[in-house]
Amino acid sequence: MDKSICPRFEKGMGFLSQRWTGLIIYQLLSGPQRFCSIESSIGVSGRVLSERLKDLENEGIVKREVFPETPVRIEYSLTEKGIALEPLMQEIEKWSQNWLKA
Amino acid sequence: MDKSICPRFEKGMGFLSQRWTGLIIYQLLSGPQRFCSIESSIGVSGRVLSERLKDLENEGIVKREVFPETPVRIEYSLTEKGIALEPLMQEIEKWSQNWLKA
DNA sequence: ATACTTACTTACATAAAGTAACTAACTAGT
DNA sequence: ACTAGTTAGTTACTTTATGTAAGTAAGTAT
Repeated sequence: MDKSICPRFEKGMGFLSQRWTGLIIYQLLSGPQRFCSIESSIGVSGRVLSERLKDLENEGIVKREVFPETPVRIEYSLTEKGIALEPLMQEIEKWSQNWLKA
Repeated sequence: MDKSICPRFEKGMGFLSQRWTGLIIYQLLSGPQRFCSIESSIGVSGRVLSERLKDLENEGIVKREVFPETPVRIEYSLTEKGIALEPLMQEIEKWSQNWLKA
C-alpha cells in the first residue's frame, strides 16, 4: 500500500461513496425537509437515514431544527458547506443525462 | 415510498456511492494502470477491485486490455464514457479543498 | 385511558466488504 | 523434471454495513 491519492479528495469521496449520502444531500438542495419526507422520497430505511443525518450534522453539512408544534416538526437543511456541493451534484446530473439510458 | 428523484441521477449516484468506484476512476484518469497498481495506490482489496472492474467494464466505463508479455500485463483504462467523469471529479476535488481540513 | 402523530431506536436477518490463502499460466533457474 | 517467481485473479471465511419490522418517547385529541 503506497497511497498516492490526495487525502482530502479521499475524504470527500468517502462521504459520497457512503450509500444514501449523495441522495440525501441532493434532496435537501431543493429546500429543508423532514425525516419522513426524505425517507419516502429516496427510499432509504429509517435506521440508516437516522445514522446518516447524524454523521452529516457532525460534519457540518446538515443542520437540524426542532419546531415544537403538534406533533413535533423537525426540519433538516443544508449548511453553507452543504450548499457548496450543488455544482458537484449538477455535474453528476449532467453526466447521467449524457451517458446513461433512461 | 413515492420517489420524486430522477432515475438517471439516481443511477449515476448509484455508481459513485459504491465503495471504491470513485477512487478507481479517479486513479485511472491519470492514465492506464494495471491491477496491482490500482490495488496498492488506493488500498482496495483484490477481491473487491476485481468485482468493481468487472462492473465498470460492463457499464462501458473501463476498458481491459491484455498484453501477452511475460509475465502477462493487463491494463485498465477509461473509455470515453469514463473520461467524461473528469469534470465531476474536479468538483469533488474543489469542494474537498475548500471545505475539508487536511 | 386509549388512540394517533412524528421521529426515531432496537433486535434480528441479509448483503457487502475485508483478509489471507490458493489457483492459473507462464518463465527462469538448478 | 522440479522448484521458485511473476501477475492477475478466485475462494473460503470473518467482520461490517444495511434492510426489516417491531418498539419507544413525547405530545395532543377523544
